[in-house]
This record gives sequence, structure tokens and C-alpha cells, in this order.
Amino acid sequence: MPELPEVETIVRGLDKVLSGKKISAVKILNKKSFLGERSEILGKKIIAVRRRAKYIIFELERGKYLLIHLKMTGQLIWQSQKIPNNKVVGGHPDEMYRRQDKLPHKYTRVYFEFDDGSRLFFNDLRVFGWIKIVDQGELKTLLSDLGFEPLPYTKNDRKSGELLILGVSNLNSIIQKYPRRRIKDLLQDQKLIAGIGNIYSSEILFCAGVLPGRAAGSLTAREIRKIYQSINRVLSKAVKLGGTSMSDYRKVDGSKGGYLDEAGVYAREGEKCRKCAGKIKRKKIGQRSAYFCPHCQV
DNA sequence: CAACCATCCTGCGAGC
DNA sequence: TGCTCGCAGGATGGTT
Ligand SMILES: [Zn+2]
Repeated sequence: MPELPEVETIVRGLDKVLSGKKISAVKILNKKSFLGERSEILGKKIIAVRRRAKYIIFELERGKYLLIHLKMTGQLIWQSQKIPNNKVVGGHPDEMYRRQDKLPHKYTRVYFEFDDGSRLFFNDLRVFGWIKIVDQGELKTLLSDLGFEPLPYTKNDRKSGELLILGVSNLNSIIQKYPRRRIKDLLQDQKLIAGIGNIYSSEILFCAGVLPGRAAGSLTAREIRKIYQSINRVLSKAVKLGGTSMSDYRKVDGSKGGYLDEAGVYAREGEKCRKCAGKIKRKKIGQRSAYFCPHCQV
């Protein structure tokens, strides 16, 4: 669920509040959601929180890491002990979660307690997500197959350096290498470009004016440039809005809503296109719904 | 090689 | 009311 903008948002928030805190307890409410021996992280400090693709990485003391994937419905909420309104929320904005009041609730699978009494809750309705204890070697292995990071200057894994950032020439090479694959599928392939999922692939292609089912090899140089620009525009706008995750909590905070309020096509089947008078269509591409405007996209 | 399928889970809304 | 079906922001491993 959460894609790059949502993961980036939660990572920025958590890095601020968790850096320097010591893990004093780990409560595992669902065994499938936590992989590893919990004693390996008890008493350890969190040095930093960052991400690579849609993976969240907690760097701990003495070469240990917590690797987290939110998958479809994962959500992280940090809450201070003294001021419950002082919180950081990110991940899935599912309605189910909004109906729950106190934490932990029925979808909380794991939570952490820190030395200052604050807590971090991992909620995950569908139990696809997980938290895994790894060392540096395992971390590297698990992340080794990931492709380019689409956005520059975000908080991805700095140690891997600038080589990770997607440039227009990289996009060209990818398209040349897989000319028969559909462009939406390429954009979502984590081994090629890391962090784009089902919302933003549709949004990017709407922005670029390209139909999601187009074979990569049929794209003109101009269209490829437009797609490249759209990747940057759509994702950076979503990051600015805090992803799609936090609208509910943002309303509580009196601030603005998330990206989905402004989505051009995603989950808007049958609704009016924002650029023309036509209606948004939905079509299965690679077993997932692709949304597009048949008039604005060619 | 690309497209399709099932799988891991839980819940919602539409239609009968 | 109760049932089935399709759907949901991910990723993997298998088969045509
Ligand atoms: Zn249109």
C-alpha cells in the first residue's frame, strides 16, 4: 500500500522522534509479523531511521538493524507518553484503523516501548507486512536487487550514494531493455525502479499522457522524457503532501489533506477527468487495476 | 521472455 | 438477512 511518498513521510517523522531512544520492550501480538529473536534488540539505541525503496530501516547500535515492510495495509504510529497528541503517523490510512480509538488495538501486531515511555505501534490489518531483525550483511543482501531511486535528495540509503538516483538515461536503458513490456509494469518493477506502486504508476502515466498498456518499445523519445518528468513531479508533490496516509490525522491537526484528495485518476473510475470532459476508466494490467483517461492518454 | 495465476491475510460493499 | 464475488496502496514463486 504505502508507496515511496508514504514511506518517505513516515521515515522523516520517525527519524526525528526516535533517534537516540533506547528500546526497552518489544511486544509481539502476532508471531508472523516479527521475524527474529527479540532479545537481540532489547536495550539498544536507535541511531537513525531511513529507507530504501519501500523498505524502512532502523539502524541500531552494534550493527543491528530493523527492516520493516508495510506491504498493503501496514501502518506505524509513534506516540509520546505524556502528550498523546504528540504523534507521528504513517502508512496505510484504512478506514478500519480510524474506527479504533486506543492503542494497541485489534490490528496492532507489534509494538515497541522506549526509555522515555513513548511507544511505536505496528498496525497491519492483512498481516502481509513484517518487521525483521538483520545484521549489516543480511540487510545488504535483502536490498541488493532493488533498482534506481526515482527521487533525488530524499532520505534513502545514503551509504549507497548518488548512483542510485534515476536519470533520464537510466529510464531510456530500461525501456530499451524491455521493449515488449507494458510501461505501467516497468514503472512498478522494484528491480528496475524502486518505490512506485499501483497508485503512483497510474498517476504518473496520467500526468505524462501515456496509456498504461503501451508497450515500452512503442514510446517516443518525447513520451519517455514526459514520463521521466512526471515521475519526479508526481512523487515530489506527493511527498510534499505527506503521501496519501495522513489525511485523517492531518484534519485533527488542522492541516491539509493527503495526496489522494488530489489524485487525477486513481480510484476514480467513472468519475469525470480533471483535464477533459471524459470519464476515467479502469482496466486490469498485470492483475492490478490501472486507471486512466482514454482521451487524455495516448 | 512476458503474461497470467495463486498465495500470504482481513474486511467491505454490491448484488442476488 | 445471509451468501458469494470482486476489490484493496505488495511481493514472490510458479506455470503457460
Ligand atoms: Zn481526460
